[in-house]
Amino acid sequence: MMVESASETIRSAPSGQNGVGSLSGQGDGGSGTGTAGTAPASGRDGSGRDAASGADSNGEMSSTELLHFQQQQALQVARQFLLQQVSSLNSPGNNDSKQSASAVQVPVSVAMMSQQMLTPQQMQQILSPPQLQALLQQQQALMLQQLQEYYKKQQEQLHLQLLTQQQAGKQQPKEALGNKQLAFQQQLLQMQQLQQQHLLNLQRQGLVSLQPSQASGPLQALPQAAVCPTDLPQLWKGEGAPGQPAEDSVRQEGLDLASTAATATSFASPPKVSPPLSHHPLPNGQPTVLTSRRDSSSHEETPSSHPLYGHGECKWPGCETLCEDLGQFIKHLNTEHALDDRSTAQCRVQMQVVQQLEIQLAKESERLQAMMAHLHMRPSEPKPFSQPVTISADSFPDGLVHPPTSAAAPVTPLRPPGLGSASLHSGGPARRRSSDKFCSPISSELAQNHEFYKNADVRPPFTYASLIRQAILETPDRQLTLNEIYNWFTRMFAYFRRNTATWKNAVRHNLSLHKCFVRVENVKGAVWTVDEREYQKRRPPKMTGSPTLVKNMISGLSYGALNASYQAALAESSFPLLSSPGMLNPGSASSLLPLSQDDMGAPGEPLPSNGSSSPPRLSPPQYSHQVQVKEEPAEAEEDRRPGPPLGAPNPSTVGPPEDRDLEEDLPGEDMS
DNA sequence: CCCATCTTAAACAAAC
DNA sequence: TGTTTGTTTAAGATGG
Repeated sequence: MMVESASETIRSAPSGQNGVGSLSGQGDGGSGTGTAGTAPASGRDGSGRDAASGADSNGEMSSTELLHFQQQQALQVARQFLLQQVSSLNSPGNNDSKQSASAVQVPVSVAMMSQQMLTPQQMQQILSPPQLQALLQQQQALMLQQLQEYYKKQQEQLHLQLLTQQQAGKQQPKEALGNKQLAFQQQLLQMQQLQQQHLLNLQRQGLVSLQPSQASGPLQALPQAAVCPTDLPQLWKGEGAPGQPAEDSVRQEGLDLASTAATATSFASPPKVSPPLSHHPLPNGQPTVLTSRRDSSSHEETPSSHPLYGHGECKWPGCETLCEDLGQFIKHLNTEHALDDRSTAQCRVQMQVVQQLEIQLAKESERLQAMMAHLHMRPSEPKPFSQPVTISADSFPDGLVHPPTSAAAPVTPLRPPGLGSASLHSGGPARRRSSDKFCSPISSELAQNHEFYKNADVRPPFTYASLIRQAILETPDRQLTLNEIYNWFTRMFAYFRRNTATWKNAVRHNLSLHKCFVRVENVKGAVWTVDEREYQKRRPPKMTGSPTLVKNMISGLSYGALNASYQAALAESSFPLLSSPGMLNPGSASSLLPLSQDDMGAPGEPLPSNGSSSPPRLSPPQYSHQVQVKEEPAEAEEDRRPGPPLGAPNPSTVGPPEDRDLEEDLPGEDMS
């Protein structure tokens, strides 16, 4: 089936780390780097190298440059336009522009975020929040570096162009020249400004230790452009091109989500930014990406072409004039886009676009930082809950994550190109009961990340059984009809908004299969309840070792892959994600998820009473009921339905009442 | 290698 | 009749 390549992705997940494996099982993700995959152990390194080598087709790629790829994607488009414009202004054939272009492989940022090689789900499942966090951090650092370089290059480029321009200017009307120069200078300034800004932001967050070497520039204040992110699309207008709907849509989804989080909306706008990337799994993980980009990119590789010419048409913003060949195009360029007010104005607009993108990049970076800082908790955050989650969760963060982080960091830069959006859906089966077993209490996990799961098309790391149970326990009555369960799934997890037939079947299957789910005839029909005792019964077997598991995973996976996947995940959801087990976010959904006990029962926890056998569950009063239930199998629970305790369970989660809520009315009914 | 757990698929039957 | 709800069986993946 689809698997093949997908499975490879995970490939690296060699033996042990299979937790991840689940992913592979599914076949989804494979980022495809088949080759890389092959290399087991240090897969990453290999891939990293490969990437590098691959990249260098253009020239030598240093690790930093690789990083560029990731990061710069976001800016890539904008930059490209700028370059193109500049070059076009100078003269179509201008080599400088080309050179620079090739030299600076395109970067990205937005894309990076949106892009994914590994399925987010995989990522998520594979990595524990802390791990992800670590990766993120690492990524961030890399990004910074890249950014710096990028800016630098950008500046150089501009200078160069300026010079060229001056020379050329002799032949042109002074005014025009003036405009151009002005524009360039302006651009330059903006660049610097942005750079500075960006660095400051990052530094401010403490994640980065870079020194704003060049940033020191004078400019600082400049108020930013007035262009509203949302305007971008218009500015680009035709530019956006007929892009691929599919991808876009996908991406958009993620973006939208992001927007909810905060700023992000703007992201969605730039039409082509991300789409182009990836999709081409390169064998070595090498960034074909760059090249793959559709039109615009073309020029990079083919010197013969013109940056503003692609796919037989003029790429000048807003112009889609068809040109048979380069010659015709050049003619067109010289006539239609000569140095005049209009062109200059368009150039300015383009600059603004770039600026906006950069701003956006900065914002996103900042957000990322904040997220990382938040998740990392190590710095400041006192973890609220420390104990509960403890063991398993906490343990990894430091131990596991870090190590890899540093080491891997450099190498990984690239993400396996391939998956891009596709990955999202694949979602496969990453079942990974791990979490289940992992001990992380589903409830707390959920509580912490419910927002994430709600919006990100990421498969939750819980088994169907635990999810069903969670759904049921969240209701005051502790009972739900099948349909309500379905609704809960779709409401709580974006992932379950797809492939309904599949997971619904699984839900039904689980309900029937597990003794812990008891069907109770109700007036209105039948409802499902949970027999805690039964449920707990089966938990014991779980495992233990999260730490090891994780460790394996990490070692097994190539960092690059991780990174990529992580990013992917991030991108996709572009918002808050993963939580670190260690900390519970008080605010978050805690209220929603009433129970956690069971989870707590998980292995490690040193809860008061209990051992694994007798689930430790709740210590807190609140739960008492449920837990106690054990006395009587199924029905017991029902009795207790203390209605109020958890009170409004769902509400919080979902603002909108949604269909399913109807059931609230469910009368108590009785069961047994 | 064996066993247990999970996930998917799918066939069926009964109820709506 | 078509859909939903439940049950079962089977197979494959994972992991201990």
